[in-house]
Amino acid sequence: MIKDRLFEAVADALSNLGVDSVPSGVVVERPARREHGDWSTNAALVSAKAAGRNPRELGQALADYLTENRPPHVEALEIAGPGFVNFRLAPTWLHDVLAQVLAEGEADYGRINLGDGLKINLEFVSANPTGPIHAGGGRWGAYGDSLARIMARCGYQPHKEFYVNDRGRQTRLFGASLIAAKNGEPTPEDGYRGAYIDEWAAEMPDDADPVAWGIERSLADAEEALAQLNVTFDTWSSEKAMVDAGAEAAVMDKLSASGYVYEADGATWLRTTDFGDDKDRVLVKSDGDYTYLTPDIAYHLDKYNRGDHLVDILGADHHGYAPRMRAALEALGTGGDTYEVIIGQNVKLLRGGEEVKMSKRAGDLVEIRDLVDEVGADVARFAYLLQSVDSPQTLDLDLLKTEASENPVYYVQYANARVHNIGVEADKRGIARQSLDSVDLSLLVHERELEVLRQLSALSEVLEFACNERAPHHVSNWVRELARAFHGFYHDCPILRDDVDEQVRQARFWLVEATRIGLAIGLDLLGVSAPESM
RNA sequence: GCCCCCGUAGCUCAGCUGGAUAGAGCAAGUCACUUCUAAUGACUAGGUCGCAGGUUCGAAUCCUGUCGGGGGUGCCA
Repeated sequence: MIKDRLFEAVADALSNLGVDSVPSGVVVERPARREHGDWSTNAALVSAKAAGRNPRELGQALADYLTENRPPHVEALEIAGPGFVNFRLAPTWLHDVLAQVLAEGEADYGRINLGDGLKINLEFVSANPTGPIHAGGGRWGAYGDSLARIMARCGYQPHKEFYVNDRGRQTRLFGASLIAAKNGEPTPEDGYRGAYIDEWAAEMPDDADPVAWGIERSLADAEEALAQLNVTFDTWSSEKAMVDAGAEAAVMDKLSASGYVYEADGATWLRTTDFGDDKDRVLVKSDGDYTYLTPDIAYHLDKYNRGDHLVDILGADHHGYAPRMRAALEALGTGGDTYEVIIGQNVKLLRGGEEVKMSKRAGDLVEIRDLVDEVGADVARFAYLLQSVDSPQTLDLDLLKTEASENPVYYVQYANARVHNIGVEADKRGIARQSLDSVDLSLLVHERELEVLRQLSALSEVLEFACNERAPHHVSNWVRELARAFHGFYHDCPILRDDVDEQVRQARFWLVEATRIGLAIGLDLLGVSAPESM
């Protein structure tokens, strides 16, 4: 990649100027403003102190050296601002990018090897199987699934997992609520209400075990609703199956052996405060039952059988959970850097300008299914992935629905539709496309053409950042930028018109094909479809 | 009380591992279809980056304090 070549050249220049080891903060990056060139480096600013020189003076020396020993494609160098060295490149560097996109294609372009095959276990959604998944849970579904896709393209082996809490008090309450509804009796105290309880109770056979049947019904509903959003899991892990196999006693043995377990007030505690938790946690209640924490610890140990590195994606309402699980894993001699918790902020839904309060037990919720039915899977998924999970998200249902034509996802999909229409129209007019080796890509010099290529050139950097930062929204933004560049190109650079030079037309065909590849990759990472016509 | 997240344009949000003149979409205004889909493009307007200090050659970005919003703080899960 050009960026690496430039970095090597900068490092070489620095060593020739007496800076032996390149300081860690030195980077080659794309300037925020195009006027500042194609690439720039802060090398002079960062190295100035160590070199005992003034940044601008060092920058000038750097620019002079690099002008003498010019890296490939570099046309001009200049020093600017406090001491940035800016590189201006010939368009040929972008023609190389185009050739690379076309050679590597949808399967491989932008692929990088950050992970080296490291197995990452991603757990997300994991909503209790006591009812439909609400629209808030859809955010974790879209996020976790896209993060897995991004990780896979960055050389990791992600494994997507849904933990099913199919035993315990909540499931019993849920079963009792179903049977009560079926028999026309009042909902038990702390039970579940809502239209879905009545509907499901009506479906339930007379001889069914309400708890088991209800869990099955919930899971089938969750799987189907998530699949509508294009979210799937590799493993659905049953807490009940794990506990039935004796996981609680087994993990208690390990915890006891760790030396961090003690008895107090008739209960058995884990000294999680030794690992930064703000209070110790109960493992076995004074009535002899295990708390939820004990099987959860067992489950996390089990996940290490399917991953070298664990990621839990939790809503902000569960953020207090992270320190105790981290502490428990460390007490067992694991966890540490291999246990990662991502806290996502919650989703708020607006309808008619009013916030829709969501509570599963009160039966007052907007299901994922409702959201998908109302606005469509692509709109919903793209909306979820448009912003950072660190930010609370407000989804205005009316806006997503009634202003659908203004929705960003259509902007991107429309670009893809235009791409395909060019092919369709070319066929209609009998305009043949020539093979790549007989086409001169260097004819692509229009600013609009170069801008498309610049966007394409950024994919692997965007992917690396999105993966390391666990931030799929950077991919959403990239795909919008690519679509924007393409729309601009489409507007200003005709292809099929009679007055277009045949050689230029052929080069443009390949630029369109590269755009198709870029859009396909980006939309696939987001789990959004790429329609060929709209 | 303590802990976590957020506060950037009228609205929804990027930017936050310190860098050059703080960006995008929507909404508002102007312009461009005899042309490969105008679900598009070009342009205008819109900002004390909540507030106050501090560190730095340089702060939306880091630190401290403070105000506002959300979430958490069970021998519930």
